[in-house]
Amino acid sequence: MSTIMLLESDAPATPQVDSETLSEHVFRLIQAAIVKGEIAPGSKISEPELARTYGISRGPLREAIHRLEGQKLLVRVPHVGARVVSLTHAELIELYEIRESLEGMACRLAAERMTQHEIDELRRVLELHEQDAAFKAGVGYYQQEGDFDFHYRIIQGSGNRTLAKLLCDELYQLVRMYRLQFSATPNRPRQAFAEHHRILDAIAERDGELAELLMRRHIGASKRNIERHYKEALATSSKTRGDS
Amino acid sequence: MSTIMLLESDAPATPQVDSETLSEHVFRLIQAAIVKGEIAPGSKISEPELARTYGISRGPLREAIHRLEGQKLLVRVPHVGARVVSLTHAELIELYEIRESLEGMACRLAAERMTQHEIDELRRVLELHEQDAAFKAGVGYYQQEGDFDFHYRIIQGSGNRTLAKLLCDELYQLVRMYRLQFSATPNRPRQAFAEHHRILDAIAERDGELAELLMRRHIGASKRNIERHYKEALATSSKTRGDS
DNA sequence: GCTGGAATTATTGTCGACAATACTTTGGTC
DNA sequence: GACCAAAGTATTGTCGACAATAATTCCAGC
Repeated sequence: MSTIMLLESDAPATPQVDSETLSEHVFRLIQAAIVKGEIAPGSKISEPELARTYGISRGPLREAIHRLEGQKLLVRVPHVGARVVSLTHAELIELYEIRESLEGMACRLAAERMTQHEIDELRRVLELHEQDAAFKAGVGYYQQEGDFDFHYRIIQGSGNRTLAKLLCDELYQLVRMYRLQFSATPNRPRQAFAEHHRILDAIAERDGELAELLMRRHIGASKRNIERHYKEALATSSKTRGDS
Repeated sequence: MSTIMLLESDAPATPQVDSETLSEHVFRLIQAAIVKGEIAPGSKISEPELARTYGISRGPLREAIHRLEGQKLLVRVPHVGARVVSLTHAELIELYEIRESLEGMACRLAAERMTQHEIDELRRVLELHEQDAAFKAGVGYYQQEGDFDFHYRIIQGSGNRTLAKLLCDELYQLVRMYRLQFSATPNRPRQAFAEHHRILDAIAERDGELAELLMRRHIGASKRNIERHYKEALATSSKTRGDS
C-alpha cells in the first residue's frame, strides 16, 4: 500500500520517466540512499524486503543490485546476499591512490583540451562554491553533485570518454559516499578551495604538466586528511581511560 | 538437445562446479566466447537464442549479461538489447592511456612491495614466454592468461587490491580481447619481450621510479603499434585502385 | 550449562508465462 | 517508384511461484 505510494510520490519529481525501466528507477533510488548513508554501510540487503519497500518484484531489483555491485556500492556473495560496501581504511587509501593517478591524468588532458567556454564555466562553478553557505561557515564543501562538482567537470573536460565513464559512472558515487564523512574537517574546505583555484589557473594557462601535478597534490592532501582522521579515531578509541 | 550437450560436455572440464551458480557459469562461458572472438564484435546478443544455446532460462542469462556489461564486453541499450562491444580506434587509444597511468602506478608499487619470491616467479613467467613456440616463431605473444601473464602478475604484486580488482576483474578481459588482434605484428613480440625484461630488472632493483617509467613507455609503445596498424588499414582501404 | 547436530525457517537462485516496447513487413497513397 | 502508416512479429521487461542453498532454532547428549 504505502510502498506503491513511495514509488508514485517520486514519479512527479521525474515526470518524463514513463519509458524508464523499473530496474533503472530503483537503481537510482537505492544508489542515492546508499550514498546519502540512509542505508548504513555494511548492512545487509534483503531482496524481499527491498522489493516490498519499492513495490516491485525481485527481478528488476536483482538487476539493480547487480548494477550497484558494478559501482562498488554493494558487495555480493553467492547464495548469501548483498551488503552495502564498507571500505576499510586501507581500501579508502587505495581508492585515493587510484584517483591521484587517474584524475591527475584527466587534469593534464583537460588543461590541453578544454575549450575556453568550458574553462569559464569551471570558474563559475568555483565561484558558486565560494558563495555557498555551508562553505562560508567552514562546515562543508564537496557536496555538489555532477556538473556542479569541480572534479566531475575536469574529468568531463579531459576528452577521454572512456576515462570519464570509468571515473564518473563507476567510481564517482563511491567517492561521494565517503566524501561526506571527511569534508567536515575544520580547515580542509578552505584549503581545498584554494587548491581548486590553483588547479583552475594552471588549466587556464594551458599548463598540463602543472595542472596534473597540482591535482595529484590536491588528492594527496585529501588522502592525508583521511589518514589524520583515522589516526585521531584510533587515539580516541584507545583513550577510553581518561585523558589528562 | 545439442544445447544441453553443450553444457554437459563442458561440465567435466570443471567438475567441482556443483555449487557454482548457473549465472556464474554462463557468464564465464560467454566471456570466453567474446574474448576469443567466437562471438563477433558488434554482433547482437539475443536473449532467447543464448538461453536456448546454453540450456538455461533468461533469468540467470540476464544476470550474466549485466556482469558482462560491467566488464565492458557488452553494450546494452534499454528496450533494445545488448551487443558485443566494438571499440573505435579512439576508444582503444583511450583505454591504453588509462592503462599507461594505472599500470605505471602498479609497476612502481610492485617494485616497492613485491616479495623476492614473487619477483622470482615473475622471472620464471618471462622465461616461459621466451620458450613459447608461437613467440619463437615471431607470430604472437601475450596470449597467456591470468597468472601466466606478465602484466597481470605485476598488477597483483602492486599490493593495491582495489587497483587489482579494477584492472584484472574489469578491464583485463577487454584488453585481452583486443590484444589478440594486434600481437601478430612482425617485430612487436620480440620488442615487447625486451621491454618486459627491462621492467623486471627495474623491479628486481627495487627502482620504482624507473619501473613506472618503463611500464608507461611499454604500454605507450603498444599504443603506437595499434595506431600504426590503424593507419595501415586506412591506407589499404583507400588504395582500392592499384598500388604501383 | 555448554556443545553438536538435526529440523525448521528464511533467503537466494531459477524458471516459465505475461505485458510492454521496439522492429519488421505489408499495404496504401502520393 | 518511393515514402509513410498500420498491423503483425519478435524481443525485452516484469512478475509470481518453485527449487536449492544457507542461517536459525530447537533438542539431545555430555
